[in-house]
Amino acid sequence: MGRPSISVERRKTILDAFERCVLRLGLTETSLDDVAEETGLPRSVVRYFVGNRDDMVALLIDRMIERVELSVVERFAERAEPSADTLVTLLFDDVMGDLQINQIVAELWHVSLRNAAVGKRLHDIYNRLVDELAEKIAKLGGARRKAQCRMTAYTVVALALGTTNLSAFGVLPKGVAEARKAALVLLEAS
Amino acid sequence: MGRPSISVERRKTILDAFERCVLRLGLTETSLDDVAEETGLPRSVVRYFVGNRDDMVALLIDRMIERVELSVVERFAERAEPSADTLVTLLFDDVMGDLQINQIVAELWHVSLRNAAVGKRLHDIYNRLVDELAEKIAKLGGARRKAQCRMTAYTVVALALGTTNLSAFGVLPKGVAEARKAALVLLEAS
DNA sequence: GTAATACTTGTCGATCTTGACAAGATACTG
DNA sequence: CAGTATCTTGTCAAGATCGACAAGTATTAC
Repeated sequence: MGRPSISVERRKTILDAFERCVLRLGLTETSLDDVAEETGLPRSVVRYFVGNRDDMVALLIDRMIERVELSVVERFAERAEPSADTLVTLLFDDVMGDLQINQIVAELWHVSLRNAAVGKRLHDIYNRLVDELAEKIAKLGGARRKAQCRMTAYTVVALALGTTNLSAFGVLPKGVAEARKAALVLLEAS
Repeated sequence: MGRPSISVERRKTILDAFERCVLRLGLTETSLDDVAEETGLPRSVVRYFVGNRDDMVALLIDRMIERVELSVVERFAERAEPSADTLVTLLFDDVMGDLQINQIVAELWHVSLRNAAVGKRLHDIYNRLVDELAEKIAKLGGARRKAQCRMTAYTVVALALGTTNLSAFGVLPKGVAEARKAALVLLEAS
């Protein structure tokens, strides 16, 4: 056995730097040089540990998707039969509350419009989110059909997404209390 | 007077080609060469008529903003006191119904996250949309305060935006009937 | 025809970005 | 220490993109 590998930590360091660059510059606009400078390492080292640029992007996507998926699944698994109120908090605060993750997901979204592989993975996440939400909606009480729950879930996710986007963009005034109330109305009207 | 200028048509030709490239490649990913190839003209000609790349982007933005603004203002001006139902159609079909425009606006949105000038202009459009909508909501009847109308308008726009995004992304199933019903509910519950 | 304005073509160099690789340094095992 | 796997450094070449500009052509007014 030769020298002990530090590739795991190195990759983490590099991907962390990559994320910071993505937040600052955007995904397609960050070069290997940018990442290298952000880490303080020479570009050759970056290339050695994460491969070429496509490989690096793939690694970042893996990490982001894992993170988001974990967040979605865990949050929803924690509560067996949440109230409508709790569902709203779950969606607006826990899942969509992290500005940093949101921004990077937005970058991935943008990439996914012209990259089927990335698109499919993002697609899966949102479907997963809708599934989980629909399931909880079904347990809210009231006589709802499964299909109906799913449509309501779609709508509420769309509302949360639109609110988040407008908010990140700065169009929405501070706070999103109104959108939450609206989500509640939709949940109860379904 | 020397040779008659064809710069107006030329610019139109070039910007049309630019739009097609943006739809295909994304805004930050389209080069002057791409646009030139799309028009069939040499790059030098493109540069001669639209200036440098930043100038070209600025021209595109001008055109898009003008187009969207006109669409928003005109659609709303056409109807003095629309019903809630009409408002939903106005928002979902007329304003947000054009897939091509939506995609380019999405590109501008992406650019605007790191370009304050572009951001401000997009910002203005959305505020304009919210203003118009709020005004019409106030005329729906029922005792609403102005501030309340505005918040409802924000929420409905967020819903429409989220729905449009999810739809363009392919997460939403065909049609957005459910989101429209939801928008109606929100309008009437306000 | 001449001058003036507008357009067209082609080419150059600067910069950025990436991929590839050689050559060396490091740390562990036996 | 020898051997080996791992890491580090530096450099080169290829390609893309862009800005700049010189030199030429076209069309109009007078």
